[in-house]
Amino acid sequence: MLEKTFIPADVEAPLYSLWESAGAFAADPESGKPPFAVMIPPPNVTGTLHAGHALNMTLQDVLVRWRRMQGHDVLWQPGTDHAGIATQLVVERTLRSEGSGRDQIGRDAFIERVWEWKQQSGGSITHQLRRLGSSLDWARERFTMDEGLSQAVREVFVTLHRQGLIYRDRRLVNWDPEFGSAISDLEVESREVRGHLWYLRYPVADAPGEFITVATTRPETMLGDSAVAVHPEDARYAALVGRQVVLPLTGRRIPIVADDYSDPEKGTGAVKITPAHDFNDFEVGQRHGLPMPQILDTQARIVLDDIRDELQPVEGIADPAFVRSLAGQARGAARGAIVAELERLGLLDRIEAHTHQVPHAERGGAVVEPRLTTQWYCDARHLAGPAVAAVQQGRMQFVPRQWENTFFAWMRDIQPWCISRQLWWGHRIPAWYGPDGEVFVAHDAQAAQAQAQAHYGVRPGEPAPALTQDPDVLDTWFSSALWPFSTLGWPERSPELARYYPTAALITGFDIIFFWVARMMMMGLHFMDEVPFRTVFIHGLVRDEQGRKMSKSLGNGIDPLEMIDQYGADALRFTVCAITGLGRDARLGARRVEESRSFVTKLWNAARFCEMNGVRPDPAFDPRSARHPLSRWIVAEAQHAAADMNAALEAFRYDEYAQAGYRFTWNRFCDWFLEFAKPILGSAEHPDAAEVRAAAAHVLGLILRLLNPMMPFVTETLWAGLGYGERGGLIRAAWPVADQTLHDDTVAGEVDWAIRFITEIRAVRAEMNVPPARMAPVLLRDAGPETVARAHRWSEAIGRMARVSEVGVLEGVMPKGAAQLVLDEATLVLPLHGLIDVEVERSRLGKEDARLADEIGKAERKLANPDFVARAKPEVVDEMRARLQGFRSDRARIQAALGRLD
RNA sequence: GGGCGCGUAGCUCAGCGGUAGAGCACUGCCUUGACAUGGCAGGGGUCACAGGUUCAAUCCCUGUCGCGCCCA
Repeated sequence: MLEKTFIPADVEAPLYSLWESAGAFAADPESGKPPFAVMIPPPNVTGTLHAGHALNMTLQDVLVRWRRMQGHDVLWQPGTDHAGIATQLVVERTLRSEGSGRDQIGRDAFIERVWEWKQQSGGSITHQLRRLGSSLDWARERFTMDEGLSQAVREVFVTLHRQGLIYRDRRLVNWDPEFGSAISDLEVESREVRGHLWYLRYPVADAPGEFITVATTRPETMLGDSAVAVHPEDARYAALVGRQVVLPLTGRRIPIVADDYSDPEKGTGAVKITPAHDFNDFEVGQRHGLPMPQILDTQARIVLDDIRDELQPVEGIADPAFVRSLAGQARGAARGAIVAELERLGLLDRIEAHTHQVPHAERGGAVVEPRLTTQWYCDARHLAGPAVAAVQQGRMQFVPRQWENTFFAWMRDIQPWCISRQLWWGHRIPAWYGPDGEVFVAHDAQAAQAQAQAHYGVRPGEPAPALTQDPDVLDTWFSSALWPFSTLGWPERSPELARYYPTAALITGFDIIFFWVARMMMMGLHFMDEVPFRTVFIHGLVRDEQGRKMSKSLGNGIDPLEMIDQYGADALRFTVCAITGLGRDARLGARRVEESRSFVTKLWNAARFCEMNGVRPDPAFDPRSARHPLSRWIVAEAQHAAADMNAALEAFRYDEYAQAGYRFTWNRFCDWFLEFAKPILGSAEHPDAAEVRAAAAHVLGLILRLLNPMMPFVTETLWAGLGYGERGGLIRAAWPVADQTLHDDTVAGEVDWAIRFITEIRAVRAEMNVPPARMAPVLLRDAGPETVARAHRWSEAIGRMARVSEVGVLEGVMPKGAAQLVLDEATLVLPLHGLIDVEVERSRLGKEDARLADEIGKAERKLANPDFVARAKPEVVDEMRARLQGFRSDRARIQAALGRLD
């Protein structure tokens, strides 16, 4: 017997273990089934499950469970990524709390500590994914720092280097002074900051009393200025181009150059150029061959190495002692000191309030400092070409399609990808340097050594050249980019690789189209010669109930685990599906999840009702040979639902899938079928009882299977509880294939008629305020023989569900004080003398009459339009004629009913 | 500045050439033996605005206004 209430917490964990231990999640490359692979977007190993994961993972799980039931050999690849910066920070924090630090313990010990941390507390998210019900193939779990995946990383690095697609370059990079590392331009976000515009007077060299005023948002960088730029067509400064200014404080002479970059409209039209600390200035510097002195160190403190030798005392303009005093100061403090000194010297023209965009590190939030450094770069432009072509040719498809524009736009304008990071945790760059700085890129130290010996012409017996490995590691996304094939064993030509690559689908959020999707496309096409996935489904962001982004600072985040504890995983999963339409963000709130729980409860209670009424799965039941109209009807309705739900999933319309399941279960199966069937199901000797019970069981079984991908726990529990199959076996059951031939117009028409009959009578009674306890007869007037026959066939249901004492045919005179309603050709008369107010009834019928008159008018006007009749599709014209006729006859009956009122 | 998306019932959203829908909320009635986490019924919409195309526009096109996101 099923419990009175479904308690998710009691079944979820045991069921999950059962599935897992039975191998239900395991891919089976040996099976003859068609493969269907989905790669998890690997969560950070430091991460914990948030609402975004809940959405993303649920959508994947629904997809793979559905495909699995359809008979595919599903591989849903689990794993985590090593999250370089995030993980390093976690461990560094621990070290700090121990009064230690990474520099104290050294690199090797530090890495060991990270692995220890990973062993103990890393990857807790994988356990949280289990709580959600995610049917990942855990035996194949991978980590981006695994030996196999690391080998893939080295292989890719070495190969791309050999092909000239990975190289070292000295250029400006986004530098995070807090982490002391380069970061990707994708990891930088502009934030609007209310700052100032400082107007600095630079004295023109050899022209006492003459100045050029430059406006800057960053006065402290002036120590590194190597020019002043003005627009070539700016008449104000034409005479100054080619001359020099004496850079205040340093006394250095720098040129005034003409460059389009300078905007005559902005500030004074003259800008200072600091090539080593600004991306635009860097380009100006390159164009004019300017020196690029660096004046900020890795922690954004003033450093004088590049300018110390050029410091020149100039009376009233430059004092080297002052500049030397700045060494080691943080950029903020240096700014204050420099501005004060310039003011003292009378070189500060004015200060204006100014709002501008300042680059910040997405992670950590530090103000990003552009720095001139040597880093490793990947030639993304070269790799982007095939990726763009693949999407253009439809070999990979975005759903919704419009995301391909985002993809193309970024790919068209792609910049060299800085792949080195000044961290310890990550894939160490497989490059070694000889004593003279010569670079040897190889799979390992030995191979590098061999290269070095060949290069230096070392003969056997001679001492080997001392090599030092590059201290840097690779961007975490570098290894993530290989995920679709590195997890399958590449560079080994494993059977898995052959079978599951390219994968079927990738499900992810738009925020990582650049970070991840694009890079997987590039690497996949380059190394596998084929796209990594056929379809990329892009879902929206999870927002709170008010549509705000969920954030820690707002504290408006929904904790999925809390939702699961409170309402069950099925309720959360149903909610996620219901709110996932195409191309829209999803609003998630506890209220929504609570509502979904009602649906779980409804299903549970319906199943329990079935069980109590002897509904048992009957393998002998053949829906084709069902005879009773109720059986035939619900079986056919179930086929429509199955078709709709399947089509919705094919189109990634999770919302439609959820809605169709909800509608069929609640508004068809429960509200009508079970209600109609109650007396039959409750009876031991009813002649159709066996068949209707079997039909009920058949349809309930379909419901369980159709809902299983979305609500696996409750459906599995019912599946076993009601005897459909063994515990935990629903996950392997066959997905229902809709059989539209089971539809029967006659049966559908008849049940539809009964539903309308009952609904109409209910509505009139409610409107007339007839107490439910008061039963009343219904008399048919002008009814055709088939209607009379139907009324008799359905009299029991009509009586019970519409509070009708008896259904008869009106003979003789019209009863006084009766309510009337029109249903097809018949008029239903409800003699409720004394219970209804004739005037209320008159007004009710009058309103109906007016409504019909309105509809008739509209239809007549359309049909009177010769253009409509001539140009509209014939079936539309026919339909309009039929509607008009229907309205007219309904109205005639309503008017007749009005005439009978007194 | 460029691109994408969105303005439909009080709220959240579906629909997208021919009858405007759902869930929730709201109102009234109902403790009927599956379910009050329930049942029955009801009210509520110039489909942002203005033009255009069409026999016909919430739907297609153009523009305007408002909102959001991405890129610069």
